[in-house]
Amino acid sequence: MDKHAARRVDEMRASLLERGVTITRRRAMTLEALASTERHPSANEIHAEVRRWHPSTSLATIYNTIELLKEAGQILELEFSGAANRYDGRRPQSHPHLICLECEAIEDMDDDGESSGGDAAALDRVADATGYKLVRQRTDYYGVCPPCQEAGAAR
Amino acid sequence: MDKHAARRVDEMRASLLERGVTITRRRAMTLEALASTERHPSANEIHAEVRRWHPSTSLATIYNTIELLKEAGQILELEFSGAANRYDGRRPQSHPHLICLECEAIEDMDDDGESSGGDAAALDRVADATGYKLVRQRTDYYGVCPPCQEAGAAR
DNA sequence: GGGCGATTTTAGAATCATTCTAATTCGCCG
DNA sequence: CGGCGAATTAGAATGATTCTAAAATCGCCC
Repeated sequence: MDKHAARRVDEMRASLLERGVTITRRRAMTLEALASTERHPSANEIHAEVRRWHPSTSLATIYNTIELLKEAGQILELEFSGAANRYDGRRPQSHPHLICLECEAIEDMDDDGESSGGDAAALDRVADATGYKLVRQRTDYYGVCPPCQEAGAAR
Repeated sequence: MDKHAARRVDEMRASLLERGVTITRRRAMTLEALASTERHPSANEIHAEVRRWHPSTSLATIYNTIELLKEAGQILELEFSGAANRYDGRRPQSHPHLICLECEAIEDMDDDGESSGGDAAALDRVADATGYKLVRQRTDYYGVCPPCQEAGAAR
C-alpha cells in the first residue's frame, strides 16, 4: 500500500467515524481495496478483492459501504448505464478521467494532486453564471488508449 | 417545430439515408420527438411522444432508432446508472450540461450554437497531451436548479 | 393492384447492475 | 453469559436495456 493509499484509508476511516459509522473488518478491507488501486474498480472487483480475505462477504456489503462513502463525500462514482459503475477512492474531489472504449480502462487525467484545484474554481464560475447550486462535476474523455491503438494497428 | 428542430430533423434524416437506413413513419416521428424538445428526453418519454400518433409503437423500436442515430453520430447519449439515459438530438456534438439533482432537469450549458467550437479544441488538446485517440467527451455539472432552490427554501 | 424477399416492428423474455427485504449473525456493554 | 442495536447475508425485486422469434410492413417488379 503506497503512501497516498494509507493516507486515504485514514481519511475515509475518520470521515466515517465522525458520522457514527463503525468500521468493521469488512468495511476496512473495502476502504483499502478502494484506496490502493488506480484502476477505478467496479463494485464486483472490490468484492473479489475483499473476498480474498473474507470469503463470506456479500456484494450487498460492498454496496452498503460504497453508499456510506458517497454520503461522506469520500468517493467518486462514475456512472455507466451499460456497464458497472466504477469508483475512485483515491481522489474524492471531481476531476477528469480518460476512458478507453476498447479495454474499459479508466485513468485520472491531471496528476497534479491537490495543488491546482482548477476544477473547484470551474464549479464556482459555472454556479455564478447559471444560478445553480453546484455540488460536483463530471468530465470524461472517451477514446482509445495508446496500448489499444497498437493492438488495433497490429491486427 | 422551431427552425433548429426542422434543420436537425433534416440532418438526421440525411445522415441515416446515407447509411442505407430507411426512414419509416415511426422513425421519422422519433427524430422529430428528439429534435423538438430541449428537455433531453429518456427513451420512455420519446416512446410516449411517438405513441400519441402511432399508439402501437413499441419501446424496442425507439431503442433501435436511437442506436442507429448513435452510430451515425447524430445524437448525444447521457448515461446514468440509477435512472434512464437521456438523449440530446438537438446538438449532437459534445457539450456541457447542467443537471438538477432534485427535479432531474437537464439543460444545455453554453448556448452559443456552433460558433465557438470550444469543446472540439479541448478534445484535440487532451488527445495530444495523452496519446489517446479521442472521439467524444462528457462534461456535466450537478447541483440544484434555481426553481428547486426556491421550492426548497419555501419548505 | 398483387405478390415477394428483405427489412422493420412487435411482444415478451432475458440480462445484469443495483437495491431491497427479512432473517441471521456479530460486537460489545453490562 | 444475555441482550440489544448495528451489520451482514442470501436471495428476491426492480428497472433500464437488449435480445429473440414471430408477425407485419415496405419497396419494388410484374
